[in-house]
Amino acid sequence: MPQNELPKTYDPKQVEDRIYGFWLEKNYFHAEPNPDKTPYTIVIPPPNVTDRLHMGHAYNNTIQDMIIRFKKMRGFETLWMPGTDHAGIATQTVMERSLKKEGKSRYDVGREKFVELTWEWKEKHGSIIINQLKKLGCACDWERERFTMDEGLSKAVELVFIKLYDKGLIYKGNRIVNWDPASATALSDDEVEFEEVQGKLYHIRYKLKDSDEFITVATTRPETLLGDTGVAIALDDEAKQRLIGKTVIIPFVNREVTIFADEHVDKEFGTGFVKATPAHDPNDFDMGKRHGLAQVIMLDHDARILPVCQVVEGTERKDELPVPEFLAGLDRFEARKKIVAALEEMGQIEKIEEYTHSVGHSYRSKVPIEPYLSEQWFVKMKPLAEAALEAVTSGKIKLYPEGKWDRTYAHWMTNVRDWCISRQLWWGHRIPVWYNDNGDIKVCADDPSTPGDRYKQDPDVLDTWFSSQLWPFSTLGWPEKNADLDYFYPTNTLVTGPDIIFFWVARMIMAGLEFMGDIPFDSVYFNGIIRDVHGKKMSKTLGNGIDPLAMIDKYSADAVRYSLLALSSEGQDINLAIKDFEIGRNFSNKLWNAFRFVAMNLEDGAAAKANLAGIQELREKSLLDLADEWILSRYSETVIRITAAMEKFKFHDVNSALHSFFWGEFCDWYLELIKPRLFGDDAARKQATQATAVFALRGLLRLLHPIIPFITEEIWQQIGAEVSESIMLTDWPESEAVFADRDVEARMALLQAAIMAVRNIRGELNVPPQKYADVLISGADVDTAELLQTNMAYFSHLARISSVQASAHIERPKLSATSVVRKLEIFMPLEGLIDIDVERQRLSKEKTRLEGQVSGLQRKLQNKDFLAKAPQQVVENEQRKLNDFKLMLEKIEANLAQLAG
RNA sequence: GGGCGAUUAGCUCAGCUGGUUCAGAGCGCCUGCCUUACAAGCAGGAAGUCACUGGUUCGAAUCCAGUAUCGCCCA
Repeated sequence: MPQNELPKTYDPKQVEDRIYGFWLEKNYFHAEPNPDKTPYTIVIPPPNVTDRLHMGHAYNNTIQDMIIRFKKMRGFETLWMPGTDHAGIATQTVMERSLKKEGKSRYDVGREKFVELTWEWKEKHGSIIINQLKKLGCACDWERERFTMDEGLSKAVELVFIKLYDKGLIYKGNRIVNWDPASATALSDDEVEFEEVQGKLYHIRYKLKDSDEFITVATTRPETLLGDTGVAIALDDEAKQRLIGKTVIIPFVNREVTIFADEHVDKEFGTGFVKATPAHDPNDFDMGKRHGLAQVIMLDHDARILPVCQVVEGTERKDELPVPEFLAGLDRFEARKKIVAALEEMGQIEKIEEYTHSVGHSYRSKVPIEPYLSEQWFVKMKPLAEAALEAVTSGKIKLYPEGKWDRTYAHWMTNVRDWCISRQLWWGHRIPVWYNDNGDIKVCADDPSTPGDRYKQDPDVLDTWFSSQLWPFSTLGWPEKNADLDYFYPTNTLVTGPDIIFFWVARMIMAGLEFMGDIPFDSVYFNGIIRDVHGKKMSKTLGNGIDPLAMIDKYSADAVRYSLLALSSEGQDINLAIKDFEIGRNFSNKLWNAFRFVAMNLEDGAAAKANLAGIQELREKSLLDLADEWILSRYSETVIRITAAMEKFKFHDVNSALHSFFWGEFCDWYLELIKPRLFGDDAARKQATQATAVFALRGLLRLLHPIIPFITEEIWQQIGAEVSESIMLTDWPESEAVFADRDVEARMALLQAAIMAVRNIRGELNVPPQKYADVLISGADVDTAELLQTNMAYFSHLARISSVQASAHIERPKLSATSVVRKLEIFMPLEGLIDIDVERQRLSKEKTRLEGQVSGLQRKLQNKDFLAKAPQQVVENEQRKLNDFKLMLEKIEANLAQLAG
């Protein structure tokens, strides 16, 4: 190995694509049913085919990749199933936009051609996000990549529709739905986002028939008065009771409607009169049902005023109520202005108040939802929800972070409403329902027409989530029975954002239980949302997003992954700045340099001993130093800690354990402690140290691999190749965690404390680095004195000390700086270097600290209740602490006194 | 209106089952260092009434209740 040629700075650009190509070429990501192994499966939350990778994807997929790589190393047959969904609205919008550039609409090209063009578009651009996931390092089984509109998955959708229909769980109904006028389609309740909007409350006078009297209704949506079919008051509104049954004239359309009382009306709200528009408001729809009101539709599919309003009778719509010409064809908001202006002119506006209220918006197009009466397909949810709720409450499926989402999930499941699944789109799974001219309906996948009996298919397509809910099993080949499905289903973990808990997670659970008879996964980890520095959600419109690919380009994929992990805590949102990626870049560079150091000091033969048996042998031969034993102990504890944290999805713990072990212990202490030996001439000890360093480094690489796969593979191939050609094929180092040794750690901790005390003196007193001092340590028993003496070399290197003399009693030399470490007193004679004032300040500060500790503990130990009720062990511990602090305080005080004198 | 979460150092956040020399990390800041792995680094340092009020307890950043502010979800 020409290690001297290793660059000082790690260059990921030379590494990441090459390594990913290597993994692909070796086919390491591919999974097959293997009876010798336990399967471990994750299905990717399929990104939308039109999507580009954003930071949320990067974070979510990093977590999945970490889990998959970790589980693979732990010996599971791991499958990470990738793919995309067809995103009905989003994709259709993209296509319509591109047609528009050619001056065409989808109606110009026709349905068949439009769908054909969309497929072409998908083939061309649909894999962009997939390739971006590769940049991130994702170990997905790309051979199995699926798309929700693949043939097999489409068969699954048809079958599910038919089964639910046959069971009576799918029905067609004429109901108020959430209409997205921008996409001209119905949406489900979950696809509506409510936003506070600064609007107005209009007080409008309606004339009473055969009277000069007016009543005043209050509404936020005056334009809907064209569809009014009644006026309601509250049941308990005594002042208005006399008006019940009276007739009111609707302005412009001059329709006569009746005043009635209904439970829904709050007499305190507005004027106490509510206009009822059953075809354009969900509450009014319900009121209308209760009071037999007519349903008048006054908007078209694009939310423009109809020239002739339609009266709904059953499933029929009759054009019979013309509206004034000046309104016909206007957009709903334009119409609002015109209507208000006209009413004002007529003197029928009493007043207009500012009014803030919550308005539903389409989560896709962001335009305000129009409640709209129309005929749609629905799924009855109650019967499916019960089992799905039970799966979580019983613990069969665990939601992580623990306890955070269970109540939300339960609330939705118990209050679930029927799911509107039909969409007035062309791109998607077409509803497998067929109609003939006699009004007969057939529900089947293929055209049931016979020469004498022609059927036409329902024009609508299904909600994209209708196919996504089948993802955990449709991707494995269902409804075909096969070995993959048997082996990999149920899957194990789902990692997703909490924003789609209802859209997707809940529905997958329902579908899994209904069609597979088993849960789709046993754990769901909800990762937090990535926000900008100010805590705002990243969005295209705000322009506050950070492009993960730009960050990968600038800092490397490993750096992006590591940084996101470092910033994350259990399911908490992350506030992210570009600068944060330096965390990962710096970490990678540190790792690279630690490797470089180990490699540069590695001699032939040493690496061959860097395995469990080899290290144990060196240990038995007493060739290991305290530092070696210590790092092995720390390594063992780290392996155990990280393994446990990974299993519990405590990724913050994983990160902090790795960081403190690698940076704080391996680099800051171990690599420094071994330098004297590495540069020394005891060949056997030198080799033992080299072997230990390589052993610990190889372990570290494996612990780090799930997080930063590229650099760990790159280094592994240079320092671990004799073990395995790829780090991906190595075992998770559980079996190596056998070196924990409390005694070793205690001895090392004492050395560290002594070294830090000396460093503190040097730093505070500004002792120049060139100046090596002698150190005297008093208060050392025989063992301690030997420990300090034996490890003199550590002092000289880490604290710049030329000699250490330690024994039970050493007279304090004149003009020395002092420090108290537990029972030890450290003297550092620094004639001519000590500034008495600075030293006095140092000691005074320590004195104050100790006095605080002592008085606190004394108070505690004088408390009779504490002595009586606290566990004996705690009392003893506090007593010991008090004694220790008192002794330290005495020494500090003595030293201070001597300085004064 | 209901539910959930947050509030700890200048900033971003850890801190489990109440007691470990418990008040921590990273960034930023101050001082000194190009010490033969790394200046993307090393050593040292300053910095917090753990939002507020009460309660439980021998003991509370930690458990409970209430208040305030912020955020998210649902109606």
